[in-house]
Amino acid sequence: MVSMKDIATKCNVSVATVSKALNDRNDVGEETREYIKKTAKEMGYSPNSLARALRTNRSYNIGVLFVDEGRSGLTHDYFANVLDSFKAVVEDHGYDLTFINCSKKREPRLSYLEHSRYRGYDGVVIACIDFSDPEVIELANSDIPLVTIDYMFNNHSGVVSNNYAGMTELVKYIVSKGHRKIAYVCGEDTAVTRNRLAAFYKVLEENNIEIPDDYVMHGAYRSINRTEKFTDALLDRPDRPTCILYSDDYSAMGGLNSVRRHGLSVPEDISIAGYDGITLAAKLQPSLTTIKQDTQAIGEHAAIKLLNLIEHPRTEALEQIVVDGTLVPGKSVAEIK
Amino acid sequence: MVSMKDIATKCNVSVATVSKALNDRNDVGEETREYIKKTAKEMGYSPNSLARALRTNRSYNIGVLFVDEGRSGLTHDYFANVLDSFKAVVEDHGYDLTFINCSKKREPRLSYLEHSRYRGYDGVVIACIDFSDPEVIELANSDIPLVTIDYMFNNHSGVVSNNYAGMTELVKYIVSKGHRKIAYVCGEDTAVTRNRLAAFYKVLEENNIEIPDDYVMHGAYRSINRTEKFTDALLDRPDRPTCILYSDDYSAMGGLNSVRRHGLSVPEDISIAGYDGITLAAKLQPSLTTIKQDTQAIGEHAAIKLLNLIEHPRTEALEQIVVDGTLVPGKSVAEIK
DNA sequence: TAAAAATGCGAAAACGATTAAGGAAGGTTT
DNA sequence: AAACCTTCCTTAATCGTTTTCGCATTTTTA
Repeated sequence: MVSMKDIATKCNVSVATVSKALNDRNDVGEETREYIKKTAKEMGYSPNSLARALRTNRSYNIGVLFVDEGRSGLTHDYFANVLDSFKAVVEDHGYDLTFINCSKKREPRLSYLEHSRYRGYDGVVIACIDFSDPEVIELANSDIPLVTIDYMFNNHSGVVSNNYAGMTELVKYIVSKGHRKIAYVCGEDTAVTRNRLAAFYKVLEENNIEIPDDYVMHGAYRSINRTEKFTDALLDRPDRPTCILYSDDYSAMGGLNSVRRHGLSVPEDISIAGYDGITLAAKLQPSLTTIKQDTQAIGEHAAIKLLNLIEHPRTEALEQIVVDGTLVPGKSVAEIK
Repeated sequence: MVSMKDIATKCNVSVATVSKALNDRNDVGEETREYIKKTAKEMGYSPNSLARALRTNRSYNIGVLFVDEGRSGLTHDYFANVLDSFKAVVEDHGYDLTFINCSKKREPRLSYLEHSRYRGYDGVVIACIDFSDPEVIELANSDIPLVTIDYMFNNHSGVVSNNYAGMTELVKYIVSKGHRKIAYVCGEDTAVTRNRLAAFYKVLEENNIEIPDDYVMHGAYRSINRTEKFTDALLDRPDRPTCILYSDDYSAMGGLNSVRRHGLSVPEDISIAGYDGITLAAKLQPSLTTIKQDTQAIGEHAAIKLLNLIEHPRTEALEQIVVDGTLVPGKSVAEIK
C-alpha cells in the first residue's frame, strides 16, 4: 500500500504538503500540486478512509438498519426498492452504505447504537423494523443524524408514504365501482396500518356504507398463507363481501388463491385489491388493482434529507416528508351493476 | 465519545493496560482487568473500529459488489436472498457488510479495487455483475480475498448453483411427463445459461428428442415483457411446443400471460416451467414447476469460504463449491397422453 | 526602500487504538 | 544470598491521515 509518506519521500516534500495538494487546498504551489498529483497517480496511491475518518471524525459511511423478522429486510420487495434508490443517491455523494449488524449471536453483542459508534457512521437510516425495540429507541435518542422510513420519531425527520391518501383513493375507486360490501384484511397494528384503516373507514362513512366489524381482519404483512386463511373465513360467511382489500400485493395473492379454491373467480365473483404496486402486480392474471408506492422517491427523499442533516446540521429542519402513491387500476376490481 | 484514554485516566492505569484488559490478554492482573471492564461499561465506552482497523490492518468489514443493470442488485429476488443469508453468517462472526460504491457520478470516481482499498475491506464478495468488466477483473487480480457467486475466476473460490444438474432434473421430469416438443426461452449468454443449455440438449439427446433450432431463444433474465414476446413467437408457430422452459420464474410469468392471451391455458394446452423457485412460484395459479435454488446454502457457503480465506489464507484451498437445487413439481406441467 | 502582506512549505500534534520491549516487584530455585 | 522466573504494568512507536501554527521567501504597498 502506497501512502502519502511514500509520495512525500518521492517528491521531496513533507506529508503535510502531499495531503494539502491532494485535497486541493490553497496553500500549496500550483507546480508542486500538479507534480504531487501526477506522482500519486503513477505510484498507484489510494487514500485510506480509516485514517482519514479517524482524524476528521467523518466516515462518509451511513448505517442502514433494515430488519425483517430476524432477517435483513433485503428480501422485502418494497424496502429493497427503497434501499436501492437510497443507495444510489448517497453513493453519488461519496457516501457508502453499511448494514448495522443485527446478529443476535455475536459475542460481545453491540447494540445498534454501539455498533453505529463503533463504525463511526455519519448518519443512519432506519426502516422496516420494530420501532418500539429499546435498541432502536436508544439509537433514535442519540446524537447521530437519523431518518426513518414509514415511521416518525417525534424529534426526527422521516419519509412516509401517504398511506391515508393512498387508501382513500383506492377505496373511493372501489366504491365508485359500486361496491358496498368491502372487507379489509390489514396488516399488523402499526402506524401504517392505522393510517390506512382510518382512511378506509372515513371513505365508507362519507358514502354511508356500513360494514360488519369483522369485515376488518388483522392479518400480517406479506403473509400469503395467513391471508389465505382470513379470506377463507370471509368467503364462508353468509354475507360475503364483494370486494376484499389486502395489506399488500403479496397478501392479495393469498386472497386470489383462496377465492379460486372456493370455485369463484376474480373479478367476476369477488373483487380484490392490493397495496404497494410491486412489479408483479401488473403481471398477475387478472392484473391487480393496487396503489403503487413511489419507492424511488421515498429512497431519494430519505437520502437527501439524511445528507443534509449530516452536512448542515444547523440549518436543516426536521420534517416529515410525505410521498404520494398512485392508483393503478388493474382488472381485479369489477364494476357492480 | 469516551475513549481508552478516558478509562485509563479514571482507573489510574496506562492506555496499554486498558487495551489489554478489554481484549482479554493475559498480562493483566485479574483484579485490574475486572476493574477496567467495569469502569468501561459504566462510562459507556464503545470501541472505535476505525482506530483499531488502522492499526491492525483488519477492518472486519466485507465489501459486496452486486450490480444489476446499473442498480444494486438488491431488487433481484434471487440475489437478495443469497445476500441475506451471506450477511447473517458474516455478521455472526463479527464482520460487517458494506456495498462497494458503484456510482458512476461520483467525483473522483474510484474503481472497485480502489474503493476496496480505500475502505480496507478484509474481503469481497461478487455476484450478479458483468464479470468481463475490466474493473471487476482488476479486483479479481488483486490480493484481496474474494469469492464469487455463480461465476468462477480461475484462481479464486466461488459458489455456483448446480445449474447443469438442476436443468437435467427438470428436463428429465418434463420428458417423463411425455413432452417431446420442448422449447427453452433462456437468458443472456452467461456461464449459467450455457450450463443449463448444455443440460437441456443433453437430456433431449439421451431421449432421442430432436427439436427445431429456434425452439431455443435467447432472451433475458427476469424480463417478463421480453419473455412474453418470445412466447408469442413460439405459440404462433405451426409446430407449437407442448412445453416451454424459462430462464427464471419471473420470465415464466411472462410466458403464462402470453399463453393466456392466446386463449390457451396452462397446463391443459401448454406446459411451462421456471427456474429459481422464488416464494411466489408456489403461489401462482397454477403453481409453477421450477427448480428451487438453495439461496440459503449458497450464501452460507460463500460466507464461510470468504471468512476462511480471510482468517486462514495459507491453509484455505481454492475451490468451486457447487450447491444443488431441488425440483419443485408444481401444476404447470401436464402429463401428455 | 522599508514595512506590510501574501505565498508556499514544513514540523508536529492529534485522532484512538495495538503491541513490542522493558522494568519493578515479588517469589522460587540453587 | 545470588540468580532467575513470573507477574503486572508502563513507555513509546506505529497505523495514515488532517490541520494548526510558524517560518522563510517573495511580492505588494506606502
